[in-house]
Amino acid sequence: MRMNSPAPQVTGRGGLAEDLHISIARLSRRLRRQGGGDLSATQFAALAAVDCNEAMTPRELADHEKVRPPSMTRVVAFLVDQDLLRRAPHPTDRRQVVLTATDKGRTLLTERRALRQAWLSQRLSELTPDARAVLGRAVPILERLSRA
Amino acid sequence: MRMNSPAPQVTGRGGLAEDLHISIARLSRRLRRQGGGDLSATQFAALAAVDCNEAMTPRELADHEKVRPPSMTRVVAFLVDQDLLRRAPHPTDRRQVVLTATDKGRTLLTERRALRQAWLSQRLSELTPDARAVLGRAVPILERLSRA
DNA sequence: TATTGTTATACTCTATAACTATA
DNA sequence: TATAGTTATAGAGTATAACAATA
Repeated sequence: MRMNSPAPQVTGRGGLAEDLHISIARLSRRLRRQGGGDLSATQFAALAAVDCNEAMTPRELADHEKVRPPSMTRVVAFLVDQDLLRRAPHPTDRRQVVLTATDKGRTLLTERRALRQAWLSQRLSELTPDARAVLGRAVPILERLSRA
Repeated sequence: MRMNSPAPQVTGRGGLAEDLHISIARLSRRLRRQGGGDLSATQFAALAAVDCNEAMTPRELADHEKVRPPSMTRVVAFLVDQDLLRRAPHPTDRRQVVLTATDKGRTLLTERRALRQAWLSQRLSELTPDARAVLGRAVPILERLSRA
């Protein structure tokens, strides 16, 4: 245990992969704890993805958000139940379902963006412009890692 | 739905906070799916933190990894049960417990580091040196955000 | 046969509340 | 009173397996 010593650090012993892995996991837990709004992280991300892409199928959403189809079924079911997403038949493939955001969904997305990100936005504003720039450059790299 | 169009992007509509939040959550899910070894993300991080700091109490571990004390109790109980961590009485405060890594814990940590990070290490090696440098600079910033 | 989506079910992780022991 | 740690319990999120419908 540390007695009056500085905050413990995990990083520095592992390589970049371990440091990044642990940092991502910990920040993810921290963000989850913060909560924000009435949508979970995956629910919010799914709604945002559908809105951003105009329309997506459940399978595309599952692949995009890195969850399995049955998990996304639950997320979508919730969003449809809340009248935030709408189901429509696929124009050419009757197995598929086309999801679009409802007006209510788009409105909620707009309203909750600030609220949901309040904690993180505040923390980011306390960083130096240089640090924010680093994170801005890191985001697309993180996206690419998720996609791999 | 996208028909033969490029991969959908979430980023670009929200600000840095939203983009970062969603990217972190998604990569966290992706990393969890990858698995790697027989320790969960929190179990591995806890063991690494104790090893790195020589000794920590459960409360310090909980604060450090951003989980509540009862959650860390379970993590620690598992690690002690697996003979990876050892409990010892605190020298001056009999309420507290001092955790140290066992030889088995340190050995496992060394052995599993490469295995556990194999997927991410491979992905990182496919990035440009510049991209890796960005992530290297981002890690301590992410740590700082977690700590806030 | 392969794929989309769903249902049924179970597991993992984390949380809150309440308790004990110690400070 | 306050804090460290635990126990009991519950919730959220995600997974696998099996199924129906369609390609």
